Amino acid sequence: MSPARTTAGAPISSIGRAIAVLGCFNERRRALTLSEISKKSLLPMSSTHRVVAELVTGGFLVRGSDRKYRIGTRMWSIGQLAPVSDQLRHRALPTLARLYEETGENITLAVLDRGQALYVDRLGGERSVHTGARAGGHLPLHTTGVGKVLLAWQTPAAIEKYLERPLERTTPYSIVDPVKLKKELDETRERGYALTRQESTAGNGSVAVPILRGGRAVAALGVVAHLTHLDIPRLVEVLQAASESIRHELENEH
Amino acid sequence: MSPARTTAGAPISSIGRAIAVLGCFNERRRALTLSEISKKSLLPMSSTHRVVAELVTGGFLVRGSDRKYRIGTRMWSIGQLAPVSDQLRHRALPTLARLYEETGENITLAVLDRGQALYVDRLGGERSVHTGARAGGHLPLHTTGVGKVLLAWQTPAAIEKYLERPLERTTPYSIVDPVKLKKELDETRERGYALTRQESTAGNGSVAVPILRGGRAVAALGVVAHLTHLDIPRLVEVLQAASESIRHELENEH
DNA sequence: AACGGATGTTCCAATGAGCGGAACACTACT
DNA sequence: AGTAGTGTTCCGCTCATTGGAACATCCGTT
Repeated sequence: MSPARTTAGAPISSIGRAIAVLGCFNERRRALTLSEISKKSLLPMSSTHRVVAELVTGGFLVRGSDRKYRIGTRMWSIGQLAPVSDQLRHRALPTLARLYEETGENITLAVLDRGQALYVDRLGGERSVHTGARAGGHLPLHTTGVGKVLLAWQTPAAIEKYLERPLERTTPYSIVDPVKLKKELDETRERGYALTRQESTAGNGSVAVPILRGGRAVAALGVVAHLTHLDIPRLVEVLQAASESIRHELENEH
Repeated sequence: MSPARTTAGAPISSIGRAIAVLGCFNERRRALTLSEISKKSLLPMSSTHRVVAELVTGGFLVRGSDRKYRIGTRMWSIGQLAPVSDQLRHRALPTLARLYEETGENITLAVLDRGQALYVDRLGGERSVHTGARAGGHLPLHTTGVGKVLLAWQTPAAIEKYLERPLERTTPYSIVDPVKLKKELDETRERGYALTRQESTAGNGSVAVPILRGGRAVAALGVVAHLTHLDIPRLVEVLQAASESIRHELENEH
């Protein structure tokens, strides 16, 4: 009896367990009870209880009056030091703000992270359409404007590698045929911007441009709007100006 | 010899050690070598090496080509789920953007966190003055506009408690006399907004207003500008409209 | 108010994850 | 090439950690 770590699937190391517990939280489950964390992390209740208690002490988790645990402020605060926030988001934010004011639509900034589009920030009010994107969240490359940009400016080998895996069909309009997608990426590169039409969320389309440094797309900047508002020529124009502005901010670092 | 945990000051538990390692990173030291982490966390080199390796595996730290460690994207990403970001920042952001466009000055949004002002976001371009504030960072309550607001709308007991401790003099103009500060807070409440004049950074002043819910200041919203640009009546007007807008967004949650 | 199911907390003998000093390896500078 | 600084690996030993079980609390229903 004890203390062999016998629970199948759960990490063995203490730090690995803490990371697994923190990984239980996501966009759809922001608040979790102890039992829920135990189930998701595959840790026994008492082990979960102990790990969670330490994370609460350290400020990485917080427990509300509803007895549910949420990500704590300290974790957010330290997380702000990550280069994706500290270097990119912070410098891009004034430009994102301007772009939001100019268009009144959803503004998204994303980077490539483990083969997906990681949203660095998203600016939109209640009037703006729902895009499925949130700061810190991931979406597939092939169904989103920013994702297509990030993919198009990859090396041919990286693109081939992405196309090898089955492409998720997010909506009936998602491009999941590798041949069609490859053609789409070629066109994206040729045009200098990406387009989507209901490929990620129904009714919506997007325009996105790369933020280029040294020939690479270090990030992608996009506008998501309902198709009825998608003024492509105008959005391309303002996006490219904004992209240039952000690139300039990023280069003035040293 | 080994493995007694003999290092004075270092946590004993593994998770506590991981948290201590992550706590070594701050605004002034965003990138650290292994040796630096070891020194700051008071952990022996080999222990540090092991903890850091696990955090890198879990995506909480990343190591660059300069051999230095930085906070990893995954930590940022999970951190975005914290209510301070997910509930407050995200909803306030469009209004912050508008305010930034209207004023062209530094916009700050802060909450009370462990007796300090925690900056939830900050919007400013290169033209804007340097304020010492960054998203995720803390500044004293008594020297900042948002901090004074957060303090003024505390209970009298909480205010008294804050005044008991020696008040840090950030600049020669900082108010560090408890009697003067108390008077300042009374006036702040009476006026409905806070002012600073070079109390936090030289040359700059600020105007800040509370975001009230149920009679409490759940956050504070401020503009920081050089004193020559500090148009108080106009800033108060736009800040109070923005504060109302954010409050409205927060109440439309349920 | 009572009850029961769900959720959460505490305990403890046993054990293996983790310990840190030491040896070794790598890097950068002179 | 030498040296100092930084980083990595190893290993016998120990204590932080284990999870099942007992116990406690909470909450919804009757």
